[in-house]
Amino acid sequence: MPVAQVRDVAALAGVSPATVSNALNHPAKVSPETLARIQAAIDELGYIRNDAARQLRAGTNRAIGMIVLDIANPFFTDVARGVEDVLIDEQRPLILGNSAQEPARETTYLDLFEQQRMSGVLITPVVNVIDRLRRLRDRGTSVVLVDRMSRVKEFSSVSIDDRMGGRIATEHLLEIGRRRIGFIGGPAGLAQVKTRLAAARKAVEQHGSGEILFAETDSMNAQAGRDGIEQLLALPKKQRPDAIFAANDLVALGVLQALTLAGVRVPDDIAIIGYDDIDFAASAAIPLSSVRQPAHQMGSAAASMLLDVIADPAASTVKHLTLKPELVVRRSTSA
Amino acid sequence: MPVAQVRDVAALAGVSPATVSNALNHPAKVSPETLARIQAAIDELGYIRNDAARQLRAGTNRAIGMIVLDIANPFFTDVARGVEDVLIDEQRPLILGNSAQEPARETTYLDLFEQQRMSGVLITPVVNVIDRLRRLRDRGTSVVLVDRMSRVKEFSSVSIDDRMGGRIATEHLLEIGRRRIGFIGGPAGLAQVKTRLAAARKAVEQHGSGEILFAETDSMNAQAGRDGIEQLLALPKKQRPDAIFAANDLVALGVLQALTLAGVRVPDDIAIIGYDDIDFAASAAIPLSSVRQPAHQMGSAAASMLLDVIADPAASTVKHLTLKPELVVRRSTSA
DNA sequence: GGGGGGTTTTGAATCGTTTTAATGCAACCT
DNA sequence: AGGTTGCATTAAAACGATTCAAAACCCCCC
Repeated sequence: MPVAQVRDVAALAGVSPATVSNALNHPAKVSPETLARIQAAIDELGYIRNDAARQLRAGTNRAIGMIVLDIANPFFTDVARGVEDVLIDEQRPLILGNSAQEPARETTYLDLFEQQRMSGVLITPVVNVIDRLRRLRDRGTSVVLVDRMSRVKEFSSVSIDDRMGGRIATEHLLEIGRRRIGFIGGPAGLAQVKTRLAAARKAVEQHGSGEILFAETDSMNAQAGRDGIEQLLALPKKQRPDAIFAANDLVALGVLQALTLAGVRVPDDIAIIGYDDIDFAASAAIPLSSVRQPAHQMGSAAASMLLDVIADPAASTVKHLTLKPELVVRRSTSA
Repeated sequence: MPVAQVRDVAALAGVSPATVSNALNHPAKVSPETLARIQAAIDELGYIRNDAARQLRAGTNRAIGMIVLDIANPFFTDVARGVEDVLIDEQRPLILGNSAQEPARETTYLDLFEQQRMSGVLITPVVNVIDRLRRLRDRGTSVVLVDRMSRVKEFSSVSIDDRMGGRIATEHLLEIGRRRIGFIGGPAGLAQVKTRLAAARKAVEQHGSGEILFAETDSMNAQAGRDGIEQLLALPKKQRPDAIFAANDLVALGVLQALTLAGVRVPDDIAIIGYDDIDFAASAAIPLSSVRQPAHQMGSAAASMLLDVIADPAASTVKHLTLKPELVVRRSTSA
């Protein structure tokens, strides 16, 4: 038994396929009685439209694609939920891809989105993909950058001020009297890492005393935190840090675990501050100080912005929204 | 400038569109020289195939859809990553939908997957959707249930033994001398909740002493944990629980926070055991005992199973793989 | 009764790819 | 030489919806 198509629905309702299509896509054009008859026929046959055919003819896919850096990081799932909450009201499906910070995966998803002729894409890029994004845009797919300002200012973006975040975290550590600050995160090329690290260095410089020790990692999870702190603990005692600025909370939690295991007292011997303020930061063994980012808000703002661009791609005013992070002090830096 | 199509590629390479299509889909059928010429043309034009057209003609979408209960729960993102790791090798995109335990959202995603004629769907259902799944299957979409055994045994599934999990958690609490066990989770209709709760009740019964107090919540996050424990603390002192069995770790962490805030000592006054053993359980303020579930493994097993079904839907042997959970004892139940 | 204006419905063309069956061509066998 | 085999290529017919221009219909007024 083949599945029902518009023509079957049309036959059952006693109208032409064109009318069925109108009923589905432009209900205002169809008289109420006909509409009801068609709806009845649809229900009876269990008709589900073939989206490939629809898309081919209509030339547009309603779905929105999103590529996040790390689906295992609650920060990004918060962002994704912010996006979802906006899109669900618009009846637009969200296709969520996880690049896991791997350029190859990122490319795979970009290919996919391009093949699917998505109407819009939200992306937190791993590497420089401006040319890919440009091509997407030329093909009619709108693009908004998330948590990353385009250097070339060519695409709209929503981001959170990483410079400020890096500064307030570092100033806080300096204020509580720490001078040798270990920065753990990576890879160094990642925009978020680069900016936060640079801001930390600048803060130290302006303060006039102190030092940043950079332990680069190849990803940003708890394991990376454990690896990073190991590097720093391997230093001669005199050179060891008295505070850690972790590039995100997952890393910070890894650091905390490793330090506890090694018998290092937190915050007495080494203070720790994380980044993101994910829910788990507050409930950690030693509640974690962090730089809170309005993740959910960033997600919904990005989604709204994308919908605006989709609605009118010609209105070529590129917008950049920058949200502010906020210092949250907990026990891991209270000394 | 309109985007390049097969016919443009064909013209540039001096062949027919059919040959280009063959080059793309059945490279063995095309001579090496022609292949090279076509590839060159594709690169030169930056040709990206229109997937809607491909799908319409080929009748099949390579993508796999997945619907999870809660994207904010690390357990499910672990499962998703297990799935992803298998699919990426097969060059199959994964479309991830979050039902957030809301039937309406679940339906929205099922509609979407049906419209898209997905080749396969992985789902952890919120409510009974057997008829929807049956329809999907009849339309040619393979289905595998995740973390949920189909009562009707009609679909293959991969799950983790919830009865055993509920039992070992409860027995552990009984062994450390607790008798009044509060079970927090919900909604009560959710299969995982139902099974774990039933197993807990049975364990108490077999033990001959003890009691289960069920505090039902409408979701399974930290907030639910705080709400649930509030219900139980409102009981007259004599009737209050001396242990909590939380239906998952997020709930357990919420309970832990609320108890700490209320000045209740954990585990002395009330012991807590969670479920899932997400990474954050170990690094909680008071490290959380839990029932470890092999999430990543379940994901990859489910994906492999789905690929098998897709490869040969006729081979009608429905398979059920049940993985075993494992008790992990930490400080929250050590007394 | 004919004409005008507005709404509703429809026939036919179309979206861009894959597929099928057929063709062309060269080499090989007897 | 004639016939066969096999490979590479192609023309043309799908796939299932949407769209557009045109037809049909309705109601009302002159």
